[in-house]
Amino acid sequence: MHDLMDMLKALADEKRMRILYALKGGELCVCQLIALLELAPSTVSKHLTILRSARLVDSRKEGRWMYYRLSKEFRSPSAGKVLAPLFIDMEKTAEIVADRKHLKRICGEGLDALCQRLFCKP
Amino acid sequence: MHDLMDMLKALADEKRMRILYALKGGELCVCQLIALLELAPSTVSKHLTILRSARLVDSRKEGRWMYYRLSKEFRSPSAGKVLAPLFIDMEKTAEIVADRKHLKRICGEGLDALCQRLFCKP
DNA sequence: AGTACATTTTGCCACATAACGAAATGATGG
DNA sequence: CCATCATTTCGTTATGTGGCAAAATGTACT
Repeated sequence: MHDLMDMLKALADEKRMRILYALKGGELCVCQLIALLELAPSTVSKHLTILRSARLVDSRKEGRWMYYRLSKEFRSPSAGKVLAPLFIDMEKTAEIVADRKHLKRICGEGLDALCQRLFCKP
Repeated sequence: MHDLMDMLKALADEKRMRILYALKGGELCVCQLIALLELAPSTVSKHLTILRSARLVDSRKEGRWMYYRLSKEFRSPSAGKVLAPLFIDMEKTAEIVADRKHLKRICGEGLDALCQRLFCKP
């Protein structure tokens, strides 16, 4: 029950649900998620830690960047069955429609350019 | 998105998930849920209010007692699809196994006897 | 080796929430 | 109409959580 509650608590936050939905389209770098959510890097990192300890996402380090993706092997075998209908509900919402558009712009930009813009170097 | 988050926040509490699972077997009176969870009446009532405003349960008043049941028409059409795999995960957990046994005893007892026992009248 | 820099950890603050007891509510039955 | 009694609402308290800034970490590139 404890593991299940960890998953449900991880899902009970709008920012984390938006992260999961964004990752549905494939893995993303932390800085891309920072740009998407428009939150402080430390805040996004904390959300990702919560999602990872709920076994909802996996991570991979490549060079300077850290990539996150939806976990294929969720802690519970039915987590995929839980997420699928949630994603369907989210599809139509204003927030997710805006996120999809926003993410398209973010992914068009290179990671170097994105990071320079994010961390405001003159 | 707001409605969806209301549902997910309602699910992100162990006591509320135990209530939902208990209601899977059919409607129950508030005092039966109080006996099951062993919490103060006001606490259980608050949980039920949260579940109802997330449209996960419906209620019905009959005489002195208030009955709650799982809502057939959830706010989101996919809520049933979300709950089903969660219930499967819960089946095996120690908490739910104990609850099932506990609930069987509670339902064996009449409502009048249960309430007398609960509210400790000499 | 040392610098740059993306990410994480830590410390802190504001706010949400679960719990209880006490008071209010509202229906039942004398 | 009054008393009873199951349930809810209110007020309070302790704990949990999301947010940021600043410091720590660790990797890559001179």
